[in-house]
Amino acid sequence: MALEHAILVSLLEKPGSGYELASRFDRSIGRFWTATHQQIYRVLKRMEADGWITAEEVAQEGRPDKRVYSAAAPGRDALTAWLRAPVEPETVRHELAVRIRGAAFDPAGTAGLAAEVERHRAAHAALLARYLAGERRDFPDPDVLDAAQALQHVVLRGGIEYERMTVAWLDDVLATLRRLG
Amino acid sequence: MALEHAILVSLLEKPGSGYELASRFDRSIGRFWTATHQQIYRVLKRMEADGWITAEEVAQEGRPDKRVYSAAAPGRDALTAWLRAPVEPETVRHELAVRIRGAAFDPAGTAGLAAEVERHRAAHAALLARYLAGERRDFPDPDVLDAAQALQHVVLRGGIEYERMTVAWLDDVLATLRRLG
DNA sequence: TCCTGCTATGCAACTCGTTGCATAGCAACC
DNA sequence: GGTTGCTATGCAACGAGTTGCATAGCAGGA
Repeated sequence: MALEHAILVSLLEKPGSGYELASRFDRSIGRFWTATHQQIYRVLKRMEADGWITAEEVAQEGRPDKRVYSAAAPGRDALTAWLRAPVEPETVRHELAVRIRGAAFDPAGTAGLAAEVERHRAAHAALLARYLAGERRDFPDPDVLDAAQALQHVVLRGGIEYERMTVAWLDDVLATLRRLG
Repeated sequence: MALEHAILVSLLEKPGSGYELASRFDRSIGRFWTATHQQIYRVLKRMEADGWITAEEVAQEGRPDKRVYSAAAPGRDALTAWLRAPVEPETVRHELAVRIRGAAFDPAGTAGLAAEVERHRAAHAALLARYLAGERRDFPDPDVLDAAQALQHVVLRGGIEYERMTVAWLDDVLATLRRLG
């Protein structure tokens, strides 16, 4: 139920079309919330019908026209109300953990699982490197940030620490698998 | 798409009824995969129809009868196939991160958000304490574990490190909010 | 020239997950 | 005696999320 609110935050940071929002969700916002373009277009329609956002048709040359959305007052109010309501507990779903515990029932597949874990480790290490590069680029001087930037930075630091921890844990998993195999 | 497989892992570790599975999902398995009893009952039916698991009616005294499920050969095969297939990338959804970034657009609500973050911090610290207690109880001597136990332990260590990291990050968030407010 | 890929939006069908409700007997507490 | 809570299973309805497909023009490479 938070996709609407993630979109509102993104549109308040900067107006954009459905397509642009989808690519933002593949980048920065995707760090903590994923969405496909189909979901985004559907929700944008509902939000426009509810008066949360307004759309403006923008003609373009050499590429299709687009509809640029901006957050409207009712949307801002809805976001504020949501921000102030208590948060539901998060549901964690870690598929790799299911697989690791399942490996006990497929000893012959341990080597394959280790290769999988290694692939994940590489992906998380690459993401960590991207986050760190983004941090150097966007926050070169962390002491002179305005409120919005300081909050973006602390969320990014969360992503960095998550990836760091995950890489270390996957190393632990690999060592454990090696001891068993 | 992994609820079936999480259930298979759990039934291979120990047969059980839908109700028992639901409480396991509230405990150990819930660390990395959540499910409600309605979901579990529905999936159990489908799995039984597909021949992945078998059921046995068990009469009880002083409480309702139950259906105890066990993993069958086709289910084990399905699990093995799933374990050996490549893993899809995980989708992360961190609602609190959306809220933190949204706080830039509701300065008056910063104090309320800080209280929320503090509540989350307490919940994660409590979970960390529970994990550590469980580790001391279930793995007092980590050097003499069989394969299944070693894998359960490394998954638990992942949970512990995740909670540790989260508590530290929430402290960082609180410090950032205090600097702004 | 054909194929791939990017911008840009959308429908239809399906599966997954959540919420509310229902039944039913027993035990414990106030 | 009434309320709450636990074991045990389930239906129905809804909302969220995924997958496959479709359109359409332009740019760039093999």
